[in-house]
Amino acid sequence: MASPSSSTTTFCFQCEDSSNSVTFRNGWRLRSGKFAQLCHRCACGRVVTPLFQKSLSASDADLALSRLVIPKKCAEAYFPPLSGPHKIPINILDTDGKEWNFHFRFWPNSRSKMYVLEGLRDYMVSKKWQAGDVDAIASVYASP
DNA sequence: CCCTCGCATGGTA
DNA sequence: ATACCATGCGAGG
Repeated sequence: MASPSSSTTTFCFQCEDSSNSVTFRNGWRLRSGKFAQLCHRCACGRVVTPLFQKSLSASDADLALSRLVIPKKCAEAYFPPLSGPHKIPINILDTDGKEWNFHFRFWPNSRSKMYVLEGLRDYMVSKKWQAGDVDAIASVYASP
């Protein structure tokens, strides 16, 4: 998992209002055994907790695939609802507060769905993803 | 060919 | 049993 940064810009999941650059005390806080971080986008004062983290499978770490399987419960709880099996653009924050643009979709599965983030190539290279690593998605919000 | 896409399958919890 | 998800695998480009 990425190490906490002390000079990041972070947005919380609910804050859609743009570029109100309010300076909070910077830095990470430990809460419920997981890293959390103050929202820096607006004055809401919310604490952003990583939405999920997972141990990367060999497939998750495969550069040729460059996509990440999202645990279903997390996908349905925190990601935008999907009206069909089409990918939608989505922004996510990594645990350093850096923003990335991916695509979110599901695959129809036998009587269910599998959720994936696609287009992770640059991210995977940047994070040096390896199978067995644990990485976390800090926040996610739909593109405007 | 070889790669990507879109699911299907099957191991595992 | 039943659901989830890691990966297999065929079709299409």
